[in-house]
Amino acid sequence: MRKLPREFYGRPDVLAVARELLGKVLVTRIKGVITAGVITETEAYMGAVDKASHAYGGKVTPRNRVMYGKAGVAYVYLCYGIHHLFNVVTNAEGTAHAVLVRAIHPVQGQDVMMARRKTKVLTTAGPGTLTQALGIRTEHNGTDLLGNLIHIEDRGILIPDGVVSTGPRIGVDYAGEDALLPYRFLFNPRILA
DNA sequence: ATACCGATTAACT
DNA sequence: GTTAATCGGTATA
Repeated sequence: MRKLPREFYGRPDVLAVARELLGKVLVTRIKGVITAGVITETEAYMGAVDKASHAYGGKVTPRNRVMYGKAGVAYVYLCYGIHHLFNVVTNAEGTAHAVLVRAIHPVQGQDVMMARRKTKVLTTAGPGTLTQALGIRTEHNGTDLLGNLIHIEDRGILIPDGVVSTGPRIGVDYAGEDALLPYRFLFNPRILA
């Protein structure tokens, strides 16, 4: 139940942070209700030098400005007018690196997740579905993950390199050659059972 | 002020 | 495999 410290997020290697977030547990406490899931898929976004990043070229906008802030803060934004996507800001202040959480494996509050999702079977594999299950919305943009609303903790789950797959990021075809970079990390949640 | 479109999903055929 | 849903961010003027 160790909450990840600021230093975990603040490291300069966003790929290492993305890789090591696999197996960590994303926990929300929305209106006192706790829901949590093991992170099973992430993608790294390398800020100014990454054509797939909202911060490519050092661009600053009202939406992406929290990416330039301190590490360990949530960057949440609306995609396709429907989906709230959850990212963790990494690296030093002024460097807009971030890790997108694309999938979780539910471990706590599944009943609440079901109620939030309103579907027959609980799906939390997908960046828009996990945020809905955990109750994360754009209002949580800028939330400090060292606070008690949203945090990520280490419950001692080790994901060995042998079970981790990497590959190109999803949905970033517009990013030219950067769309091919192997910045996506995932493992099959079946190994948790 | 106006127009375009996306780090997606579920429900179709 | 195809597509409707849905709207804030961003660029252009």
